[in-house]
Amino acid sequence: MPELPEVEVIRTGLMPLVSGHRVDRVQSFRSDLRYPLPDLATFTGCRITGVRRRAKYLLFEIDNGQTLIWHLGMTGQFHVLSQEAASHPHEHVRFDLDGGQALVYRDSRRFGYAGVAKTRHLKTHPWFVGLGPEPLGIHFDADYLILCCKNRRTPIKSLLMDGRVLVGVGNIYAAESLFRAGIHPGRAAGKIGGLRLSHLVSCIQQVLAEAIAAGGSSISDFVHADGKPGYFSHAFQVYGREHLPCLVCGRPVKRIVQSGRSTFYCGGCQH
DNA sequence: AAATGAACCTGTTTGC
DNA sequence: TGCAAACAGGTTCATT
Repeated sequence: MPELPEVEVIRTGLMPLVSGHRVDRVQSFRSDLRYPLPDLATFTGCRITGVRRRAKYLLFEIDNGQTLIWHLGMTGQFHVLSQEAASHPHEHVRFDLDGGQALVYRDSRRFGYAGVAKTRHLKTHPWFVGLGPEPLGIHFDADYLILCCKNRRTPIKSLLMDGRVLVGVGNIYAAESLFRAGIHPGRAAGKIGGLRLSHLVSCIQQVLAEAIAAGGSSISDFVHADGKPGYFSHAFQVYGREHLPCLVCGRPVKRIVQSGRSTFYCGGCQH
């Protein structure tokens, strides 16, 4: 479900609700999601000291020196509810916290997954080795993207969604960023000039920052920890708008399939 | 090496 | 109206 802005919004929503709280009880209602779940019961009695993010992973810092790493897949959701709240059909894990609240994980498709690592050694965890830079961090800049694109024949959209190049950008924000930059999603990465790539870096950063500020994009099931939706989907220029007029030039938005994923773009504005 | 497709799983929307 | 097919925010693995 979530791309970087959604995960970031979830993180900031969860932070004040769970930070500093002790885990009184852990219940897992199945032994696996996408992969086998780690032994979460070991966190009983520990405190959550913070919630961070790397790429699309949520990182719960625990006071036993470990970090609980959680990926939401397509449909994963975290909620903080009263411990009295009735369980949900797709609720898989529940952490009862001191103070009467519970941190609950739901995931209808179960593409999500979780793991545990020593906080000191997080960077060497297999899920993080080889990941590209954060798009809103200082290591993602024009020089870097130009280097990544050099001699690459892959379509620029596929390159943006490759986590080894850049993390956090998924199907929605790749499409929206390329529209804003005026670049056709199918264009070979190596055939885009440096100035245009430099502009693309700015567009990616702008789109992501605006999406975070808007509270993320609620398509079908993205909601914050408090259950409220995000509003960035109202700002989509091309995503999900096949056949509708381009908001800039009026020509109908097109949809093509790249690597099995829908890509939306405007043939008039993107070259 | 690099690009595409399949797989994972369920829910919702679309089309006949 | 009913049913089946298509499609969905992600990632990994196998196959051209």
